[in-house]
Amino acid sequence: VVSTLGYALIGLLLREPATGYDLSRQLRRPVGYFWSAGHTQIYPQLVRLEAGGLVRHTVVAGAGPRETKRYRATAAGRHELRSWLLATTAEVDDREILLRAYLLFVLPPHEAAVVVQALRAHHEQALAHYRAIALPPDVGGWGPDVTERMTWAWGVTFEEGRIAWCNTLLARIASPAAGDRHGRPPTP
Amino acid sequence: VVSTLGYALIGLLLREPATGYDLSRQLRRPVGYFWSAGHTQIYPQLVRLEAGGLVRHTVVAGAGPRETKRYRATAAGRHELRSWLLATTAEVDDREILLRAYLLFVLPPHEAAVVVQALRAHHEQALAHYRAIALPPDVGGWGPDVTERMTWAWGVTFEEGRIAWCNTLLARIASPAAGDRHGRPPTP
DNA sequence: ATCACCATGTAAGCTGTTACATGATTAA
DNA sequence: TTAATCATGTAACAGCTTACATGGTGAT
Repeated sequence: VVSTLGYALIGLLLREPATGYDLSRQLRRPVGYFWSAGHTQIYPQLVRLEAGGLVRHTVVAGAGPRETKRYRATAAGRHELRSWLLATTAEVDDREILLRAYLLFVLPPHEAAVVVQALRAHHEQALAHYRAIALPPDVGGWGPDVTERMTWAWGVTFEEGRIAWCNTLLARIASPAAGDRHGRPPTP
Repeated sequence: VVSTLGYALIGLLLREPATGYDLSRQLRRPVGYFWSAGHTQIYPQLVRLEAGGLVRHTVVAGAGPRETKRYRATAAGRHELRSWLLATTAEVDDREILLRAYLLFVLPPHEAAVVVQALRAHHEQALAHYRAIALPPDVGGWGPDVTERMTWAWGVTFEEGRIAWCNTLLARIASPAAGDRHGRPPTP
């Protein structure tokens, strides 16, 4: 049984081998924007992953009172991460959704597309659910009804944004040489 | 020292007195959309809040093997919640932001506006931060760079959405009789 | 000299989830 | 009669944060 943090670590190690310290920095920035962890959580987790054969370490020269350990993910680790990404999860945390998106690169495009389509379906369902909730009409004034209505409005805005984002991602997966609509223009 | 769940409970009890069971239902729907908790967390928390004089209970007739307790927030609880909402918090969880918005009704409009302005400033700063991050150009293909770029794009979309939402909320606070732009039209 | 960065670890505490436990009333 | 809702609680565990602990190298 691997925790979400464990999958995050395997994914980062699949990008490139790293020390626990390196991972702790990445889990502050840029990964930390959606999934963060301190070194006190990472070091024991790496030990557990290694016990399960999902990562391996070699001791390298470094500056510290203890050994410097460079970790890399194993084939078993890659397989485990792939299974997790492909598993249909009914209810997932918002932060975990972003982490899964970040790690989608371990799947080939056609499998990644299936995962994103399932994600989009989930958000479309959530959006329909929010729209179906009958809120009392806004009668003006200031009170609980107003703040409740505004949090509801955020839910709608959020799900709409996620659906649009899924569509952009699907388009990017379908046409791998296409430009980037969300970032800077493609290099000519 | 009150936990975030504690403030959520005080806020709900300020809307109307409720049993722990009532609160657990509300913390699944509709509050649970952004802040959830099970009854096993709520009951001990109510005991702690009562020990701090922030809520009080009276025993009422009800169906169960134990006493049915109806809780309500005290003046001290209201004051504590007000202080929390007004406190300038550097880094707050996204879910906590929604909870704070939901509870803003305990502040008078002019104070609520100040809180939302601070929130908007926070999101504008985050958006500027994301935009300042130089991502490598999209060279096509499928790999870690693509998924990293897409999670970055989500960050931008998210912050833009939040800023727009803050503006809508501020407009609603400023003109209490205005219609609701995000929901259904105002009753004529 | 002092600070920041590299690099690892333990221990205590809080939060949150899951499982266990009890028992009445009402609807299918 | 079987399930759902009302209504409360304890205990075990997993996840995460904060504090403590160590010590070398390089920059200001």
